[in-house]
Amino acid sequence: MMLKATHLVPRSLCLLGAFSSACRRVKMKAGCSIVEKPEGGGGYQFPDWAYKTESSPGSRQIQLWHFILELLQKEEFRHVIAWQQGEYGEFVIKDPDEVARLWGRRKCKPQMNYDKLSRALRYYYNKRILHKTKGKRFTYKFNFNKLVMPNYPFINIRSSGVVPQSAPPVPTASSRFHFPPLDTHSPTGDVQPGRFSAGSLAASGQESGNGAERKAELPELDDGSAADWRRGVDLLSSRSAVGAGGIGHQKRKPDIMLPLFTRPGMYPDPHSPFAVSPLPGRGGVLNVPISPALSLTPTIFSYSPSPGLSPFAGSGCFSFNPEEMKHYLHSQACSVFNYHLSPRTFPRYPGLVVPPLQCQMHPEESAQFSIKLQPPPAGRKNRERVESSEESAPVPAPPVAPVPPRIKVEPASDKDPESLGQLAREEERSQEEGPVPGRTTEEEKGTLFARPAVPVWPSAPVGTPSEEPLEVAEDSEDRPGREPNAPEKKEDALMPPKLRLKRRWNDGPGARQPSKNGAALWRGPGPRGLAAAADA
DNA sequence: TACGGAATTT
DNA sequence: AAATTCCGTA
Repeated sequence: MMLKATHLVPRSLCLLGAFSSACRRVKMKAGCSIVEKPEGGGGYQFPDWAYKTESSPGSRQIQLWHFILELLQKEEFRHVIAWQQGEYGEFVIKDPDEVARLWGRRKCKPQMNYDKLSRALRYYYNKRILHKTKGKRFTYKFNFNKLVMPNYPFINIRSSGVVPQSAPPVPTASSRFHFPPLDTHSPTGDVQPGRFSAGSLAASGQESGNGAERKAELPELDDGSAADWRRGVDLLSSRSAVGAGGIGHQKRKPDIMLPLFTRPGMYPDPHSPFAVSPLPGRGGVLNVPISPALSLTPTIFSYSPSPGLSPFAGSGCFSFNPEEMKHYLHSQACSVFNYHLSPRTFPRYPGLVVPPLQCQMHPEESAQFSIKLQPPPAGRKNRERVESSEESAPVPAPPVAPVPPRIKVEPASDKDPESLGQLAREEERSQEEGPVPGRTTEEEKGTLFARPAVPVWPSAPVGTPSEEPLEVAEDSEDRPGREPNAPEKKEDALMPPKLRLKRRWNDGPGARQPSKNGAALWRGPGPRGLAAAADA
């Protein structure tokens, strides 16, 4: 039917009746979902999961990234926040105060401001949901590229939009991921092997089968991001109801396939992560299931926290043929570098070695990118210091935290005063986007976050002749990858350092205190809390 | 402008 | 868990 509602707001939002006034633009739908209709032809739609706010395990309310996506999808907020042209998944907050205001309204936090909102966004860095585009004010980027690219190699994103290339009906292995619902809880550990059910794979048909070899490499996803993903998937499924199981419980919904976004009116913006297939009928091919949150890269092949579960344990469930795996890993590697992810994200695959394929990123390139490892406990202090030399600190891992070498790359140039000034000139009611025509940028950008290099899949089935992955720059060539120093010794880190640390600290209540870094020491515990309390 | 620690709140 | 609130530092 139609949905008239233009904005949907999660009902949760306005649940608080008292605040409802504050939350005005709400309209609710029964279920809560939202969807906006294309207004004026200009509306964009996102997959339902993007709107689903409720049911987030950890937080019952809408999450900021959901909200951001929501705004991004509405043309009426184009002057406030919009997809950055030229960069897939990148968006610019044109009016920080306004965005903050909107967010505050949504959360019924009148005191919200950009400073706070941005803090929340920064928390997403570690979750790999977002990263900051350096050098560009108020510009952030969702990480779905990782997801999309590596997982959907056959998809090419061209300036004109995402085009399902040859859209093989059965995508490659990557597309076979199903993100089974991990249990919502189990913060750590536990990954069920069943995650990638064979059944689903079957759906993909094709080669899945056989493989004697399939090493199921499924790493465990235990990362926070995984959770996000999972959540997204769950949401989707629940919404679509198709799902097999009941809605209520996603617990066992093994078969969630990647969602196909075939809804009409998908976001036309090429830069939108939700680009859709132009082809109505087969739109499904492209579906990038993205949960922006997804840090899939890391997630998929992430460390395995649960010792007990070997990545390969579930061989039965997930099938990858070695080659695919190889490619996959490789692309993961690319993503890691491109996104400054820690190599930790690579699982150790006993038999698998990630060959230095022709990934664009070559050593030199790698040098260029900063591998962002979690900073040592000392916190910011340390971080600065390292930069002097990019060095990869060969620091032997200390017992606790492997002190990963942190390579810092300076933003080559920043540019971009940005369009702030222009924001007003928006225009566009023309829906399809297009405002800001030429923001170019791309190439030049320092590339700190260069476009994600698209992993090269040598044998990629897809034919994609035409395109070039946007990202790839080719680069030079070659120095065989020598990963400088880091083979991986510290790969052992089972979890991101930061998280690890966090845990440690959190472990003991008392622990968190001082000790960590000097700065922290000074901070008295008291005042602030009291104040806050009082305030509240 | 950004980052991120710490304490609190939801 | 996911913010929110403060705030020092860069």
